[in-house]
Amino acid sequence: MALPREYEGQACSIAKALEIVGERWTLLIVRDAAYGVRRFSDFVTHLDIPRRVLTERLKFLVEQGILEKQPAGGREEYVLTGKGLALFPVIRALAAWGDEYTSPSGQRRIIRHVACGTILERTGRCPECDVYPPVGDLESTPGPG
Amino acid sequence: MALPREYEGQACSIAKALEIVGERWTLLIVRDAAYGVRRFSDFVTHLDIPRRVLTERLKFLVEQGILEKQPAGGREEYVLTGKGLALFPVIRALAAWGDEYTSPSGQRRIIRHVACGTILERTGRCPECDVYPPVGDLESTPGPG
DNA sequence: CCTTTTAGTTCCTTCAGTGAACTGTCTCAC
DNA sequence: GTGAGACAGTTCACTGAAGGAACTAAAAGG
Repeated sequence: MALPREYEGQACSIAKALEIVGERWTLLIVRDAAYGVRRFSDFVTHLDIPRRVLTERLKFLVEQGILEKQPAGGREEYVLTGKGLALFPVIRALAAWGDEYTSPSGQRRIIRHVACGTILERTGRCPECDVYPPVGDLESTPGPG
Repeated sequence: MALPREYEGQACSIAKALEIVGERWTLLIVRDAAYGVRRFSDFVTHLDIPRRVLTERLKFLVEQGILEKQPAGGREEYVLTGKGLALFPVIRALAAWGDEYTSPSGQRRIIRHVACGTILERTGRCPECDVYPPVGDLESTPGPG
């Protein structure tokens, strides 16, 4: 990348979003963070990502306000901010598409609305409550795929 | 990439989806295709993408069944398949996030449901008709951002 | 203290992206 | 027909990012 991370630089929110989360590994780091991974070494083992790349990505995500470094019992941990949590619909849309078109046996993970226990639609809506629950109200379990 | 396009290779639909559409430029090509761009040279000028990379991506997307090469008045054109159109929620989610967090002045593009003229929610729902209209029923105009 | 874990660095190699120039093919006016 | 452009790629030399393994510094824990 001669112009790192820049696609067109101008008036497109999709391009702008991709400049920030479009790099290799980035969305997988956010996904792991959304599922509770917080420490450097855990990201390394879960993702099997080169440590050098992880260092870069974490640094960048912190700079962008998607992750936050929080002191946690001595060592620091990486925690998603609101801006980071707001990426969950993107991840859910990718998962839905991946389920639909790359998995031979249906959804790989089932996401429930904790409040009512109902399985969400692929769009993220809870058909029982007719709302789009925030990430904190969701529970994810392995599906048939 | 020693193992090209492979993240973990296993049981994660997000990783699987990203193996296919997670590479640089790919989602922007799909976005352009969704907005009607069909010819090689048009992608080049719209995206300012290196021709070599565009060739690779188009070839890969056709292999994956996301784009289709269609003869159109002599020359061939690249058209989204159903699998490709199904990526629109991903693009919409990215755009929504980009609008929210990278644009100083609100939504950059406004998407309407052609049938009723109503502006869609950021989730893609038409509040008037209470449906998630397919891409073909949408109309996109520049917003304030 | 001394050992182990954790969080990064450093180094080297390989591969992918970039940009410009080049080639072959199709189209259309004349 | 045929010559001028447009169009769709290909080729090439260069740069920068990713990958993998070994190394280092600091903190945790006994």
